[in-house]
Amino acid sequence: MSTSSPATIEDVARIAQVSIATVSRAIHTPEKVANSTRLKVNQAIAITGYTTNAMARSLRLGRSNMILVVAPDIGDPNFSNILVGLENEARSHGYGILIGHTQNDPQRGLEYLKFLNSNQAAGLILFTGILPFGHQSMTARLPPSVGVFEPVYNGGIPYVGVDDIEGARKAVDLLVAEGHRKIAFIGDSRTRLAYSRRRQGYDAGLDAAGVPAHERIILEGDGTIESGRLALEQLFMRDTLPSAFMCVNDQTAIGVMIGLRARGYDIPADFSVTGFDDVPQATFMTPSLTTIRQPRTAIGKAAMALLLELLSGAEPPDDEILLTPDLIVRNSVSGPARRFLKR
Amino acid sequence: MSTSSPATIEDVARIAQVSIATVSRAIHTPEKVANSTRLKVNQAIAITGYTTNAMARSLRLGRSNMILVVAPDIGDPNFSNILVGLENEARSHGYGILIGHTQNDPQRGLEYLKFLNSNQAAGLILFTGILPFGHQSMTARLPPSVGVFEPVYNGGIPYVGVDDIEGARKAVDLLVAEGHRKIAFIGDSRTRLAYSRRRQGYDAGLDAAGVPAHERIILEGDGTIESGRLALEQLFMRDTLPSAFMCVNDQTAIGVMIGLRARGYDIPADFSVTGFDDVPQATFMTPSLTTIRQPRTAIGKAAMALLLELLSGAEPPDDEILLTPDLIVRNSVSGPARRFLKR
DNA sequence: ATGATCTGTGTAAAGGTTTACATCATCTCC
DNA sequence: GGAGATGATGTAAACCTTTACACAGATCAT
Repeated sequence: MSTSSPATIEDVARIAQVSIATVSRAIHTPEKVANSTRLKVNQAIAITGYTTNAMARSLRLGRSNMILVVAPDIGDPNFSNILVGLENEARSHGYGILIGHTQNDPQRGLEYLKFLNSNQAAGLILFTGILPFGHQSMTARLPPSVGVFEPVYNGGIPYVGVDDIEGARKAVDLLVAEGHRKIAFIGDSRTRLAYSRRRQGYDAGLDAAGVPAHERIILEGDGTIESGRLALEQLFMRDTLPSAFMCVNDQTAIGVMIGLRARGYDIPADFSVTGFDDVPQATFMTPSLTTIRQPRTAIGKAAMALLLELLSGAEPPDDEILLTPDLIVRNSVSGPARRFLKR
Repeated sequence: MSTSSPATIEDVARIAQVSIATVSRAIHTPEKVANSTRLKVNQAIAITGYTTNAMARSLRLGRSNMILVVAPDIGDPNFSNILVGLENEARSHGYGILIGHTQNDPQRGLEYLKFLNSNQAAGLILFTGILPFGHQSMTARLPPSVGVFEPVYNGGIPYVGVDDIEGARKAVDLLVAEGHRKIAFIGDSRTRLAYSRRRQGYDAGLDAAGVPAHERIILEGDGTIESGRLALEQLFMRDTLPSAFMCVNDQTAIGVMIGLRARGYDIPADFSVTGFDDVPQATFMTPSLTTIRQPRTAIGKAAMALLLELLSGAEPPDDEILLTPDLIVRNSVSGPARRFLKR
């Protein structure tokens, strides 16, 4: 209507011929306002095109309607779908999403801590496996927070994610069912909780299959493509080859597959490979990658739902919230190559 | 320090024994404050751990330090890297990023319009090819805005992206140089500016190569994998096959490649394929996809830089800001199959 | 010595909301 | 009919900043 500055609650009050308090009540607690008055107010709102000034509201309430989402790398193929779940859930409750990526630099994390301190975000979603605020992490007064996708190592922060142990177990079980016994685990890590849990699933599966611990092949890795390729090279140097590679995530699996192909091997005829996550690329690899699917959107939705509960005063849950991962069978797994059957 | 509510400017003033006005000035216009005073204030800030309350600041200034980024689909493989560029540039200027995804639903777009009206964002980055606010788009009073990745169809909004014509031209030129003359363009669209420009590049390239207009094969498409596969099926029905497919983007190219492989053809021996964008998958396809790379991070950075200029009062540029796309040669292109040489 | 200029600081208003408290009219019950 | 409860609305304070304006003291030119 007017070309000048946006309508305030006072404009509405004037047109509806009531006080600003009544307008505010008509909006937030309509049951406390007479029907006739509410009608007038609503008309006035329609006429003016009034929208509550979020800044003023947040200032008065001492709490914003923004949620800060911090990830080490926005480009992580796992991130975007989780973000979709987070965003949908937040928006449908009137919250907005603020994003930050730290690139694993504690200095950058600190800048986002400032965001929190200056009241710009009411809650925090952590995509990172650790608190990203450097040495101030401990003393920092954090708002209600929820970790997602990867449990937070150092913070006693509620976590929503997939059951890593169960997921890994499904992958080993498939390999075992196909006849594999020499299964390498690529991407072990003591500092990344998600990874060490996947390792647990691996061990549990091989325990059940009766494969003794000394026959297991474990290689470290940080979950990058490069780490997969490197681990493979180490194995070829040592000359202790498995018949199957169970990789801690899809990136690692991609690295392993690239390495195997570079050496002229066929997957799955010569070696089987499994991943974890089911990133978009997994479908398009040749062969397509058998992996464990993270229900990413659902994780995001559940995490945000939990955070919103915390914001409205609920107690943090005692346990982690673990969703069930599905085994996605594609073409990178078959029975072991003949030379492994001989033994 | 204190476990209670965060320090305000008044706490700082009390400790430094000055007025709150002086504290504010010491922070924002230090040159207007005596050295000795500034020192006291800085100490007091250190003691209290004071951070400016962004809400109060924005309210007073009538302008927030948030930029709203709206995309139809956060999961778009092109999006995340652009976001990295946007975020880095914004953060280094004290701005934060608010994100919204509309899933092409004008209703959802409207909800973000409310965000803008309520002063929560000072500026707008549009990842969409059109204004996402439905029929209110025209009357809406938008804050300074910049379109990115795809020119905005209906809004006179400054645009930062890649030179689509030049990029497409590089792709055709490669195909022509390899000896192709029958080159199909898959993914034409009159409503998507980026696509029609790529078509222009295609036409320009074939003009230069002396391929008459009636020998060109043009198929519509909306840029999804499915659209690529569908277009391919149409061609096989018509039985007017080209020797090469120049696809409007990588997704389309992936669709075409899937279709060709399903029919048992070899790429590039039987058909060459090019894409556009260089999404992460492009590397991992078999064969890997020859395509045009979008400098995504650079685009994001440039777009945000422009937006920040607009926010500080600069005039919108007369022209679009176009970055140069690079041709990325991989393995999906070779000379035409023999049967095409015969004619 | 007088007035003008400059420097540094304080006072107070404004920005738009929400909400405790006060007020007033109406209704209920004896 | 009057006391008290109930319901609807208004008044004003508070949230925390920034900044125009006022003021005081020092410096300078005459």
